[in-house]
Amino acid sequence: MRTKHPTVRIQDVARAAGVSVTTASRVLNNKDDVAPATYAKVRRVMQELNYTASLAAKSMRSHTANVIGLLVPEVVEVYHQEIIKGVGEAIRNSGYDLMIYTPGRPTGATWEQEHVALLSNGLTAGCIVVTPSAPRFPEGAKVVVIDPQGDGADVPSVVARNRVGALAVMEYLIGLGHRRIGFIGGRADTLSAIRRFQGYKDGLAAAGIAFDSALIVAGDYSYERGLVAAHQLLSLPAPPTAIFAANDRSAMGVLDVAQRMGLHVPQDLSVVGFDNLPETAQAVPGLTTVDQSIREMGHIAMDLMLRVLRGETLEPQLVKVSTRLIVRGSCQLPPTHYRSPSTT
Amino acid sequence: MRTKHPTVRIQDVARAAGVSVTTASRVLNNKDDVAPATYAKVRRVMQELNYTASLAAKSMRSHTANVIGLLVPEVVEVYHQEIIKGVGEAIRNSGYDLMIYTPGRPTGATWEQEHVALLSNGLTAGCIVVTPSAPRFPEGAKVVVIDPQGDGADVPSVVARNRVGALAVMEYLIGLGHRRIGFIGGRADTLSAIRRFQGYKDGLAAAGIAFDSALIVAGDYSYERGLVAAHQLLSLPAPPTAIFAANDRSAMGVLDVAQRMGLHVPQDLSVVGFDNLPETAQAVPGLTTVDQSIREMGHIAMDLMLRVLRGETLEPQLVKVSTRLIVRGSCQLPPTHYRSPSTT
DNA sequence: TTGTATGCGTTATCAC
DNA sequence: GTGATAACGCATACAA
Repeated sequence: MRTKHPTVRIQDVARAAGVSVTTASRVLNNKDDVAPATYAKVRRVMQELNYTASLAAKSMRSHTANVIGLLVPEVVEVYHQEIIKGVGEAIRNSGYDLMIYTPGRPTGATWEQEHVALLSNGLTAGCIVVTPSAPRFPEGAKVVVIDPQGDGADVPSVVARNRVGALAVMEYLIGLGHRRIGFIGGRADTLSAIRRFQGYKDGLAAAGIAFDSALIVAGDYSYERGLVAAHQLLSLPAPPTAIFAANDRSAMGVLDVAQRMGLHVPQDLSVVGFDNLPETAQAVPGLTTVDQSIREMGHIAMDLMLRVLRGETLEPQLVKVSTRLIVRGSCQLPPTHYRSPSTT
Repeated sequence: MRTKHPTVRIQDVARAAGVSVTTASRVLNNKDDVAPATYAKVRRVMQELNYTASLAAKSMRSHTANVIGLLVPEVVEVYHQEIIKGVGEAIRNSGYDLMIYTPGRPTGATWEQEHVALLSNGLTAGCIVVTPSAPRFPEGAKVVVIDPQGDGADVPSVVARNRVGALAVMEYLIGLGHRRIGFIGGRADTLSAIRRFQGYKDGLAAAGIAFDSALIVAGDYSYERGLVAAHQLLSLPAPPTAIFAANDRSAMGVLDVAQRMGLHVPQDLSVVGFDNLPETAQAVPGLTTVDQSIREMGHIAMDLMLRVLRGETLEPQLVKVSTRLIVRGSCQLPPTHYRSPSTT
């Protein structure tokens, strides 16, 4: 045993089996034109030496891997966990392995480079990317994007019907009688946040309610930002009777702030979120929100990827997953003293 | 632009910038001995060409990657999701990226080869493996194992105090007055299943209750197997007054079977699980179970890995995470007519 | 400070 | 059916 190399290479296998590296490689890849006796011997040696091919070297040479890459900015957030579940379910028996990559750094500028690195070489057959910072990809790249940044993606993408979902929220709140509806935005660079805000505005417009910028607070999809934003909204001279947060996590912040300020939900304040995270069902009161079947988005992304890999050309570049309003206990008619005089 | 190569290599960058590949490489890795002007120029070219280094080639050459591999047999099971969360939390700001690898195939014999492949080359600095089929690893391999198979691991491992947890369950049930306690086993090849069963037996022995093999049913940690096993136990001439399932998923099966058979839990039957999955808290009645802080196991595994990478030699090869009994509503005194005469 | 040459482990090409 | 050899994209000792 050469003490020089810690890892056993195909070269070692070849030497031990008394064949050439070429033959060893043939056995490794189950090529057909190899003598049964030779095949058996090489296989046995591989077992004995506990040999395993280097994925790096392998995929560097032959640019075809049977691995699908999934690039997520982070892995503990429920949203990303659900996507992982969805892709993980969909990948079963597809013949591909799954490789989830996530940066340890707080998603700096390097992140966008790292992810392309994974796919630009042959490490993965294709990549599913969640919220990329770089909307543009190399020409022939096999990429599918979930919730892309900006509007137009030049690659197949899957998004939720964010605007439609937000519109449903607005119709619901306005139907209850709310006129002053606060909005806490999401991460400004994501398409989802833009579309949800659009739904908010469209909902107001459809009901003939004037847009009031005082009721809009920027956010970033975080619980912490939700706290700050809620406090700001509820401290207004004429506070909103309802708050629509662009995602559930922010909405949870609103619930907590309301409680701290002595406001009862839904009697004093109606709250709506977006995402339908599992914990929103357990909250008291249950949070009214919008379900966007995040897991299904993972499924669809995987499906798109498989079709891309088969060489199909996909006409609909943007697949939209339906959303639906989930009504729970966090909304009610607005308190009478807040009703606008015009509505009597 | 050469149409020959689809991916842009460092060579292209070098040529476009009018430098050698060496210099380009130096810029890429932020070496200090490069002229500011050259550095800037190369950087700019990299931007323009949208260049990203090939992770495969990079890590094949220099055998040091800043990536930690996490190998899981599957990714949608809550148990694995929790581990992912734990490792994902722990890896933050550690300077390492996380790469989760999971096979698409139903975890055949290839699986054990694939995973070693990831770490034997330089793709990852080290690997955390969950439930490996091969307990032995190459000599200098940087490996940490979670819930290893068999008993002894020759690498740092983290396991839950399965036996102690199971023992607590038995003491609790026996304390309530149960004498005939059914047991549904886990996957026989996992250490966790073996230890939980040991806890069951030790619990009986400590109370001086004879072991009755009729009350033992083999399982595999699945919900479906839980259904079958529960049905088998409850159809006995003298059915158990309590069933202790080796994991929550099996226990959920028990709850469902009991309901179908018209048995009320906990009035007619007491049920205990193991794992403390989130859904057990929502079940009605809430499932009494054992919490083993799966997420914490991920934390600890990551911690061990970092120490291994620093070159530390770890004395305790087997780190045990404490477990604790979570009492909910699924247990009660046994029905009087089932009580053994000897206890009056 | 920059360039040249060589090797990492594997597969593809072309001979035998 | 099998073997020698040249790549794949990058990093590093060494020379300039």
